[in-house]
Amino acid sequence: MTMTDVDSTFRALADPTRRRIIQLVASRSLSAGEIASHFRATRPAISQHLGVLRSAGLLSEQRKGARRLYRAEPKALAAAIEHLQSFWPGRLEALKIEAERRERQRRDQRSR
Amino acid sequence: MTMTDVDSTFRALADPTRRRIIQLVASRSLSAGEIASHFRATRPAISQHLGVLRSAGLLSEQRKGARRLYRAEPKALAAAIEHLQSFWPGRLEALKIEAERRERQRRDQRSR
DNA sequence: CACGCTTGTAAGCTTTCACTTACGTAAGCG
DNA sequence: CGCTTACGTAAGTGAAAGCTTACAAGCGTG
Repeated sequence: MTMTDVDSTFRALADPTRRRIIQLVASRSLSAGEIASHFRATRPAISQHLGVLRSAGLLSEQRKGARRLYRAEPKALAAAIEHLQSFWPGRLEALKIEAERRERQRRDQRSR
Repeated sequence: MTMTDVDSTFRALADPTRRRIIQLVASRSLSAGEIASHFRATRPAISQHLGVLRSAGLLSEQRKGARRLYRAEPKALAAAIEHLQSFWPGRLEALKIEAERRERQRRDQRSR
């Protein structure tokens, strides 16, 4: 069975630890050790997660001396999002907009 | 270990067969047997997939006599999308809009 | 160059996943 | 009421995932 990009992406996103890793390095790049320090799991375990995320294109790696800095790659995630949105052409957009409207409404009501 | 909604949703989306099932019943509801006929796997296998999708909230079930009609539940998927988008506040939206712009540009160029 | 960091990789183990066959159950029909 | 149709569920199996400990490799510094 072949292994498409979409497939590896969704498989990578299936693990909660990996999703948290993406969040960690979304706005700033961190070294493997710094990332690992945020979790209970051992460092090798995190290193394997980093490998999965990287080969799925969700993380970019930049070597800086002895360490490797990881940073999230938004394009891969955007691709996954678009893939999900393509399931219902148009309808999901509408749902999201409505949800935002409700959110705004609730917020306004609270701050009144 | 607890099992959050987000977790079950992403785990359900990890399987390619399940993603295809969602696409199948996105715009129309189908019976379990009709869904199964689209796949090589045996009917019980598909039935199990339907169970996973349903307990993740991605599918709704409506009993119609002896059969059960399944239909995709956009709200659950929209929640997953929003969760992904929350990783990079704002930035993913920008990426998507730019991708659409490029797409439009490419299409216009082709039809010239 | 030897030693200390920082990190990935190998090997092995346990759990989970997706699948199959066999069976149970409920609804329609003659 | 038997019988077929349309399903889900149980039990078992092979593969894959995720974790751990042990080890190897690269870089920087004294």
